[in-house]
Amino acid sequence: MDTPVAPSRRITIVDVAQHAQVSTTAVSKVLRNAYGVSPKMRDRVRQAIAELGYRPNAGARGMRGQTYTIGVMLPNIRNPFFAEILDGLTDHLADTDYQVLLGPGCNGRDAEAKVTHAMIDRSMDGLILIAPISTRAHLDHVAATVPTVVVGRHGRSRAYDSVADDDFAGAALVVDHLVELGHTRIAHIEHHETDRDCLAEMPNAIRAAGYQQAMRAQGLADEIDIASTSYSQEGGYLGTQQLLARPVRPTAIFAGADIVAMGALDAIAEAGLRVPEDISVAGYDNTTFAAFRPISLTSVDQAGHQIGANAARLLLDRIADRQRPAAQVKLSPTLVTRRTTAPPPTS
Amino acid sequence: MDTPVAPSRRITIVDVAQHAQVSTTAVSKVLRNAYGVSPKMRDRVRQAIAELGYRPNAGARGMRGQTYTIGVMLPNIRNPFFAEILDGLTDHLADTDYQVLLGPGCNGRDAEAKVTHAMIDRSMDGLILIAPISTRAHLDHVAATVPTVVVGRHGRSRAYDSVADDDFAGAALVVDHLVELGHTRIAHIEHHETDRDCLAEMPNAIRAAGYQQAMRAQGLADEIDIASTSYSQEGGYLGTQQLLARPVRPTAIFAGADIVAMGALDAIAEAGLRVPEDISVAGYDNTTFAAFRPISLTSVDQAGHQIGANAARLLLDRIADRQRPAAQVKLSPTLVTRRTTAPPPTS
DNA sequence: AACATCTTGGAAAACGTTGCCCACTCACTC
DNA sequence: GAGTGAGTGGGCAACGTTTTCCAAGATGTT
Repeated sequence: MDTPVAPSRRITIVDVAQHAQVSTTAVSKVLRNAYGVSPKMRDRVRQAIAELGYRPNAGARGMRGQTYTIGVMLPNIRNPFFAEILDGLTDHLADTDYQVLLGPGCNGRDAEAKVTHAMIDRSMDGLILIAPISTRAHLDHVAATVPTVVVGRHGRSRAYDSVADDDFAGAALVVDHLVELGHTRIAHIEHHETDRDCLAEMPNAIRAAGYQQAMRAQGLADEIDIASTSYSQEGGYLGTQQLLARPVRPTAIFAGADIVAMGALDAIAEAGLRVPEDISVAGYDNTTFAAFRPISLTSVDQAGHQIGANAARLLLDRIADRQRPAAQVKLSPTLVTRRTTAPPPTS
Repeated sequence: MDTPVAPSRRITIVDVAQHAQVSTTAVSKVLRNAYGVSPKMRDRVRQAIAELGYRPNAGARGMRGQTYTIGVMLPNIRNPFFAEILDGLTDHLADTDYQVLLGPGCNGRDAEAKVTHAMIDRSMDGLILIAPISTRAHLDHVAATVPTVVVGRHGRSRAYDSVADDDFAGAALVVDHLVELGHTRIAHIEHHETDRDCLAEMPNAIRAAGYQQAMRAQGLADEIDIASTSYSQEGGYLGTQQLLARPVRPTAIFAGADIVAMGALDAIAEAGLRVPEDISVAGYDNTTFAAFRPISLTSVDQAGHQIGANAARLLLDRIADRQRPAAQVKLSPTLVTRRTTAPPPTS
């Protein structure tokens, strides 16, 4: 499969040209499927490439043309939902010449800026930014430099395409499900975003807004009860402690993310209550562990695979035509009901 | 923070040289902290760089020197254990000029070859391969081309450094723990590796061997019972079904990986048995979800963070000196006991 | 005072690829 | 038979760095 010993000098396009008795220009054209190559020439060059095991140097290509590299920025590699998106991405890009490279865990704006810059420095042909928390100014700047698709963040931009799930509708799915089971005291744990700049664009804010709107639509405006912590296990734990300390305890908790629900389950167990007999819990993201039998968490499933596929498609389109007007794709979530939600206690 | 509108042309080293009234050579020297630059010159160039917001083009750098990029290949982005390693890596590399880029989910040898080649094509300065399943020949070939560290795979190579956890000892930790609780009928679910080429180097094989050795050491050679499936939820489910169908049921199951334990819990629940009252279950990897309260899985913790940090250190050393003899680092796992293991039923 | 050595800075040639442009060969058309 | 246009192939100059020299001045050594 591979030559046993690595050649001391890497094969270049010049070697291929010599071996095939043609110009480097011709080889380059074949490599890029460019216009102006006869079938005979193409075959000859292809054979020389195969015989020598030639592989183009991406850095050198990038200096004049493309690097055939797409950078993906993930905020948190631990969230399996992002893996889902990534699968959609890579599946869609598998048949192309593009190679996907991931920027590692970017928590915070500085880290995001570092990674986006690093990708631009490496002449990547396109960027996919998943749930970025950077300022709009930074995103617009990035998108002005390189074709960019932003995933999981609401708000339109003229500079970049975006793909997002309808978090507003997703929140309503949870509220409606709980109401249908008979709940009225439905509380929500949100991620408290301090930055007002991009507040309105973040999924957590949309989920909280969707929760409130859905409660009002159900005639439960007075029951709206939000604990503001963070999308983390600890945030869920603390938020739930707050909610359980209310004079009138909620009978259901809608956690803004599955990991938050994990913290909620902790706090509920510590308080000596049972799920779902005493209190129902729902999450968001339908992460892998939500399906594990001991957890069996009711959760909102975002079509991660489709999100990724759409992002890839938009990015390829934009690489092909940078002037194309920006597109926004919004996908619909679905509710997966499991064993953490049930009718409220009758008492 | 950033210029609001992206400049039409990117700032190059020539711009910096002109602005600072020096040669491009001088700028290059400052960039690389190379020898032969007076403090005055350095300050002047640094200021010009800051004023213009210059960032070096990595592709161009790579053509002559380094790209300051380290590629990490992860087999499966969903396994939180790998995220742990990654954290150790990035923490250790945070203070350096190197940027980490991840190759996305590589399942299978072809995918691994594709990613490693892509990284080499991009002139990366070093590679970290996590739990690769490629042939030794391929690994040696890669390592001959670019500094490489292999993580989570046993077996020495002269071509690359390696970091691994002592899976043999980890398996013994589980067996000894279960024996201490009073178990004797301790079964194991392993990942069945068909490829004999790298069989002996893979962690799953070492764990299975460690299990057998520990059982013998405990005088339980006759109780050795292995279900050969795969390291997946389904593998755990099927393997457990096999084990539960035995004439004499095991009282404890040692799953070779946490995800396998999840499948085991499924099958056990379906069989109407309780954990840990009727049967104990232990996993391996101490993944994030193992700690979630409803799961509370006893598991073997590999010091992922330290593994990553060691890999980064070895790689930097090797980049600095490619002739250095290859090193092997072996770390010790620890057992985290939770609520899925308990004394066997007294009946 | 002559010579060797170190320090500092720059000119120019790589590195491997692509884009631009030109030249040549064939049909085909008027 | 000259002109036209499409189809092919190649020469050469980028692209943005680093590296390898070399020169000039400063400093030290006999």
